[in-house]
Amino acid sequence: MPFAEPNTTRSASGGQPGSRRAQILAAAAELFARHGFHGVGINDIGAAVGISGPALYRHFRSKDAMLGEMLTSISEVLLGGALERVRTAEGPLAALHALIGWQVDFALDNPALITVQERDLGNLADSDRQQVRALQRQYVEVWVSAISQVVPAAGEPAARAASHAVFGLINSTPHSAHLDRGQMAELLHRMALAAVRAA
Amino acid sequence: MPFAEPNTTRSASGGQPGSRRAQILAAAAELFARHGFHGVGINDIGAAVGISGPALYRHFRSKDAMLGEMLTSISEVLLGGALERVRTAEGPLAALHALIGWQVDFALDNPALITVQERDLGNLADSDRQQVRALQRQYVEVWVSAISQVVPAAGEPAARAASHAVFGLINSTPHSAHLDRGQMAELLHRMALAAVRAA
DNA sequence: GGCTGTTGTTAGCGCTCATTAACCTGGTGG
DNA sequence: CCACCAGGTTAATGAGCGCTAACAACAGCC
Repeated sequence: MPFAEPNTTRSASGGQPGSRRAQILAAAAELFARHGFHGVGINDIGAAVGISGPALYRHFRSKDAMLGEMLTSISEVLLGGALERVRTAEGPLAALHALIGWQVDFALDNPALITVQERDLGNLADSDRQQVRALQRQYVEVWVSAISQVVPAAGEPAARAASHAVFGLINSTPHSAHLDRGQMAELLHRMALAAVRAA
Repeated sequence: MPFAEPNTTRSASGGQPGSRRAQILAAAAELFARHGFHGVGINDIGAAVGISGPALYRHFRSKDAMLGEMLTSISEVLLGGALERVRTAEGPLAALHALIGWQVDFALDNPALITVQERDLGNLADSDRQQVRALQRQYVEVWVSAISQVVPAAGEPAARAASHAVFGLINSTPHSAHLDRGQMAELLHRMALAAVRAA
């Protein structure tokens, strides 16, 4: 029996109420990213946080619910951050810069989540998938609007395609990462901006 | 019983010897792209080509073998095409243009294969994975060399990271495709070139 | 100090899946 | 014409999976 963290379960002294859930989701994200949703067993996830198998059902209704919560949470965070950055930016170009910086930071800090989001979206339960898709659509719209203001020459469909292309560029992070974080962020930022301007 | 093509099996009149294998691989690629390797059953693949379930074992040793052949084949085609284009290009800039065009065409013509390659590489049997990884490394080297000649200011590690980023940009095709093929190709080409130049 | 709710445990159920076995069929070459 | 074999069928097998059931331990509260 490998020792897990001393979890003082309740709202008492140490840990927040949902800390265990977060820990489980983080471990699951790592595993899903490496082997795919269907390639990871409930026992694998449990083992990764020091408990074994069915104990996870004390924290999540099902394996599908884990993926659902994981992906809706990402989508909400991404959209919220994007709206916030655009709101506080001064001018369209600054907004685009802020969006790129936000996506770059998120991708560099959460490579596993990025991988899972674009790999296992199709494995979501129907209602979760609808919700995630809706959030993603809104996120894309924020980008389309920002791009259209900086590069009005491109039509709206082109701006939409360009958004997806830039996501692909920035989200390539999990496949490379041979530079240190600072250099990587700067490189991706420059490339993304140049790509958008060429649209 | 839905009618499949009239297959004159042997090396006789109509079809080549391996036509059925190719047909199966194409169907499997489509399914793998949509649901992931572990999300597709042997019966699904069979049904997609009009035969049912275990008949596939007359053509492939195992389900893993299908994925293996699919991915090694892609990698070989990509590498071969890249070498050919670089060889016949006049000057470094022309070589880079040719590489970008090659990757763009391949991604637009084979979105399912692109998806499978970056999603299910981890589900390959060990020996197949080694082979595919080796081919991919060579492919990246071709790009690194081309980029380094056009943008010598970027170091080799940056050129490598830039390669992956450009792959991500171009391979974003399966997630968008709202423009027609010609416009999409041109847009991706422009964006990719601009991104590389900014590296 | 016993009660209770939270968070674990292990055993087992039912289902799906890849793979194999055993059998069928129709075109082709001798 | 007949034997063969490539290519197809359905049934069975064995492993692995998600999930539930039944039970244990331990914290905090009255």
